[in-house]
Amino acid sequence: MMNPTFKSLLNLLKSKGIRLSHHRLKVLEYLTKNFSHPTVEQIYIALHEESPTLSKTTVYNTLNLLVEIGLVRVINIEDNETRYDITIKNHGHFKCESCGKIYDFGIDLDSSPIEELKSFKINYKDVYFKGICPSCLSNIDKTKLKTEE
Amino acid sequence: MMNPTFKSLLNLLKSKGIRLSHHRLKVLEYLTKNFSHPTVEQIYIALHEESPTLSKTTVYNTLNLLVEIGLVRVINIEDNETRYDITIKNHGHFKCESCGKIYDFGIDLDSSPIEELKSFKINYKDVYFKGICPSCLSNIDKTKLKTEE
DNA sequence: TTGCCATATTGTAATGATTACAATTAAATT
DNA sequence: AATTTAATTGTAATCATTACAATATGGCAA
Repeated sequence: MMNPTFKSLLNLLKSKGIRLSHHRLKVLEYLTKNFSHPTVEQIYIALHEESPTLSKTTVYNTLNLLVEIGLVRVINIEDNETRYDITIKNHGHFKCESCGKIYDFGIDLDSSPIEELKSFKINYKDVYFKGICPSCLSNIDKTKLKTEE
Repeated sequence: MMNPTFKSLLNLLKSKGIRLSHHRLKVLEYLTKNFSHPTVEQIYIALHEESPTLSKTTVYNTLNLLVEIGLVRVINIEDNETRYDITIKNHGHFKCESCGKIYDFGIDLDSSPIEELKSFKINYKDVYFKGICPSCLSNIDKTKLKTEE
């Protein structure tokens, strides 16, 4: 039931000389199966059930490692809520201010480079939007029809 | 020596029924004069010198208030480092991974709306880039010429 | 397969940013 | 100037994250 990208991820880890420990594989596997931009807490709770010896520190350590080698990106769209995302392709993040869910959307920031930054070395790009998602919009509209200008 | 936008900000506060207290004015004035995307700590330290009775809680309260009414935006480009920005115009943020400085750059996300999000209500947009700024680049290049792929 | 060594993991304690809250003070209106 | 309402203060609580030393484990060599 392995995600096709999972193997290639393992190879990348090996090539970097990173030990494929049980917990690391679990965290990585979780990220390849859950595109829900989970928090450390969510990952920890989910994996702790099947691997009761897993500590939260290890989740932090593993995620930090994966971010360092570029396999995982950090989503800091909101305070006190660091989220993680294994997707690599060009996309932005929309956070619903009502239900809290984070949606991916495609956006290409590379096609028209920013003139102002031509002498900057850009290693990382992200786009964050906030607002109300369609599902919450339909709920709100039916009751109040209030606009939050 | 008042910044031209300062008065209009005050009017906006009044129109919202927000009391123009001494500390609030100080924080607002600081933000209109310092476009350096300061942290709470930086604002507190700077203002505490001239207003020793200012508490850090008040800085937090004031900033949260200004964010709520839309006068200030939060920059969460990095963990543990919430920054504040009074600029309203369309722009993104570049953070130098070497010196830590945050640069503004112009970017227009409104001219080509994201098709995927047409049924979303978008209240807020931001673009975060990370990398190395020209000043740090020239320092690094002279010594190592190493590329961080 | 077994043993060894380097590294990963654990768990607790420390840190640091942010918030809660009750007492005090100040702003604005009469 | 008095009054009322809201802002401010300062301490303590909370929460996410990290530091660190002790322990356990992965992967290589024999």
